[in-house]
Amino acid sequence: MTQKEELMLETDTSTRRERRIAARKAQLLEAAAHVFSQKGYEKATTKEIAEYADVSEGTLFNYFATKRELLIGVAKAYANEVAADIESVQGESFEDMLAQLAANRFRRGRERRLFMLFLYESRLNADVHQYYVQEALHQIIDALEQRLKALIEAGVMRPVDPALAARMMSATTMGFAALFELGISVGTTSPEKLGAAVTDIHLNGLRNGSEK
Amino acid sequence: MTQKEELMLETDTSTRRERRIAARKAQLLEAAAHVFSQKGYEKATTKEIAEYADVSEGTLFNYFATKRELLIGVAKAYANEVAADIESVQGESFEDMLAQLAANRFRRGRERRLFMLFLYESRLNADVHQYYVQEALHQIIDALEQRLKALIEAGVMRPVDPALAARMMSATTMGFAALFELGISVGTTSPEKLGAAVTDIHLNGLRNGSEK
Amino acid sequence: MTQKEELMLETDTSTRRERRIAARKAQLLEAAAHVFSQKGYEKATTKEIAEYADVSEGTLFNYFATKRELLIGVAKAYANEVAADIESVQGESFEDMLAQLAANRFRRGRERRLFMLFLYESRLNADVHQYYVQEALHQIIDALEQRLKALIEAGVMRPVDPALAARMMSATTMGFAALFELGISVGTTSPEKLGAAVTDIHLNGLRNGSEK
Amino acid sequence: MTQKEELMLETDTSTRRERRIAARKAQLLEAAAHVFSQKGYEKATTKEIAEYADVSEGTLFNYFATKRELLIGVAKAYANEVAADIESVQGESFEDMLAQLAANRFRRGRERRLFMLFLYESRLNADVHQYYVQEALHQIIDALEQRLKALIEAGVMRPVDPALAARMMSATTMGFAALFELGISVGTTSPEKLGAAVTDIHLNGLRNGSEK
DNA sequence: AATGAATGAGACTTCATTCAT
DNA sequence: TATGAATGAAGTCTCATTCAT
Repeated sequence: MTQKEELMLETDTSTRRERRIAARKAQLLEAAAHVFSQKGYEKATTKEIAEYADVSEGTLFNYFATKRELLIGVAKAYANEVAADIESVQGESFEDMLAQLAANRFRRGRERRLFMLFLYESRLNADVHQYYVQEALHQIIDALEQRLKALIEAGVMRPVDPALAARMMSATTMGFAALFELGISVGTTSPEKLGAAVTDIHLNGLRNGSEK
Repeated sequence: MTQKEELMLETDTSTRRERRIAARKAQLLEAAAHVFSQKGYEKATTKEIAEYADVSEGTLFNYFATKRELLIGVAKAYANEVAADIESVQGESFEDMLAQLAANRFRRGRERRLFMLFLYESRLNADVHQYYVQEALHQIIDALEQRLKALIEAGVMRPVDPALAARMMSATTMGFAALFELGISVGTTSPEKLGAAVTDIHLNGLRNGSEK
Repeated sequence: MTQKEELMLETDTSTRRERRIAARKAQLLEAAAHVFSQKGYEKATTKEIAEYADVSEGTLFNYFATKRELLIGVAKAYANEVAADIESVQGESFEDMLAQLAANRFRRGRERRLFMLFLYESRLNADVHQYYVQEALHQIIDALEQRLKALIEAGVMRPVDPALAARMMSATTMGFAALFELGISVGTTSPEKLGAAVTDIHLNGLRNGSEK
Repeated sequence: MTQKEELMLETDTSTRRERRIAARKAQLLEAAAHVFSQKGYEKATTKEIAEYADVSEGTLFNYFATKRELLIGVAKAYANEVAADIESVQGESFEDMLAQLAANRFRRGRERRLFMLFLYESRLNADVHQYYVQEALHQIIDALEQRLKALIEAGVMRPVDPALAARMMSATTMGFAALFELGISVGTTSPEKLGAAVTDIHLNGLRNGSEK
């Protein structure tokens, strides 16, 4: 065997190994997200997560040193999703951007109830705060704030405080996530229709135009 | 001592005793709310709550049979606050009603961070769900929905789904509570100004009137 | 007031006081016997005993310094009952003595289930052992043993070991107490009939006389 | 590795694991029986049982979910012993059957003082009642009753109530167990001799034959 | 690399006993 | 003397984490 072949083999093996490790981690994060979502962080047990992932508890701790690292991993994955969502709506009109971002959140919220988890744990753990608040929430808020600021300056939107309005639009979405998790239904509306309806009210208000 | 005097004494003693018990319970609920708010329900320990209330752990359990009863007590107290809030805005115009309800929530949210606590635990405990979701949240939503419905029928508001709009307005308030708890400030605005600004956007929208 | 009158008053008061104290103690022992009988010593709480006696827990501890003293008091009362029983059968024939002692035990056993309590606690507490084993059980066994020894020497009874036979007769009575407490009924027979039947077997055996 | 080898290995491992688990459970039950026997159920602590079994307290709870399950396990093991005892005397004559059953109980009673434990706890726990009363005591009583009934009908035994006589013979054995546990010795007699002596009295009575 | 039994710190809860009123 | 609230030691049980196989 030449040195080159050895190197290739090594790289090859390394890569396969890394892929296997990544797959295991993903499988465990998936299980963790599921169980955290059902029970909350504290009541979820590593035993249950391992069982759901169909591995032993020992194996779980080979991939994540602590239970908290699982939570951080779940938060990180969520932040990545959000980043992708923001990326995907960059080209849209403001109205469509709002409607799609909201629809995305609503869809994710229905799939998995993680809002309260992140809310709860962000205050207790710096890493979760980093991923959920800094790398997800603030990205959305800042993106909205900038677009809004430009539209206000252009006279398209009313001269409200763009920071406040951006936070308000995010707050509404978060509040709906909370309502979902509390089992308070908002009809059987699809995420898309709901996103559009909410955006409509944010942009045009509830008051009848004739009164303005 | 006459029979009458005995009866009075008895009643008197009873009342004093009841007052003492009520005061102790309030003191313990106050401590529980504080610690739950800081740590979350699971991470809060009865030891810590007792210490904060400056009594022994044994005393705590003389007043509340389980840790969970403390949580239920805190939720009950919150539901009572909300009921009083709703009562107090019954006579106001819709706009003032919205602004004041929101301002009240914002004020409470700043005092004590219990939103995530109730959100989290409502899914795990029927009693908390009863007090937080049924006796607080739904009261607000239903009150808003009815007022809104009437205004839509009167042509004052646009013909949107009143159920959805009522939930949306509640969601926004809840979302702000979440933002507070995450430490995402919305300026140093007072609860009243914030309530007014949010109500303004809900009613009139962001879009400039000239575009309508 | 003369010295003599003072003394009388003192004595008088003392006596009344002593009577009141004795009555209170009896009332508490009665309650303790009841609750111990239902729950066993460990599971019985001083709270429950006090409630059953219709006094406060504090009062209970004014009359008995520890929970264990209540148990000792109950054992003492039992030993006194047994001593009276033995006294009352001294003049009877051996057969009647046996039958009546057994009947007395059966009657007491039905009234109150204390056998297992004494059995259990005699091993753990020297005072209970003193009253139950030394002052009750052994008195009966010794009385039986002596009568039996005389009857054997007189040729009325077979030449068995009188110590063993006396213990056996006591054992049978105790075993029936155990069966009562386990809810294993022995028909609806009266204590007297049961005592007579057991004594008959002890004296005459099960085997048919014609076989002897 | 062939599929067959894999299967064998699996079975092999499974079996070894099951054996290890069974051994641990037996070891813990042994420790529990010892400590319960010394202290009684309530005063026995899981800490002490674990220490006696030479494992940590956590390990104990890996094998028995609650302290009470340990008690149930001990009762179950006892019921099994009794069932084996009954089985082993089926072929004997009535006299030998009685003598051997009694001797077995006496032997077990000397080894371990569990009588009062079962007596005490049978009233408080349905499972213990099931194993001790239904599956042990009643089995013995019923076996005795039937044999006795047949012998009475055959004229070998006197026409006494067989239910009462069977209970009486069981009661005597139980009473001796109680005497053992109270430290009331019955001489240094061997279990066998004691069983024979007791049976002799039960069958032939104390009264001298010449008197009949 | 995978397993899962063992660990032990720490949680909630109970209850005999004390003591101020 | 009677009361019952306060105490805190001690018990059962949970579960994240370690480690020998």
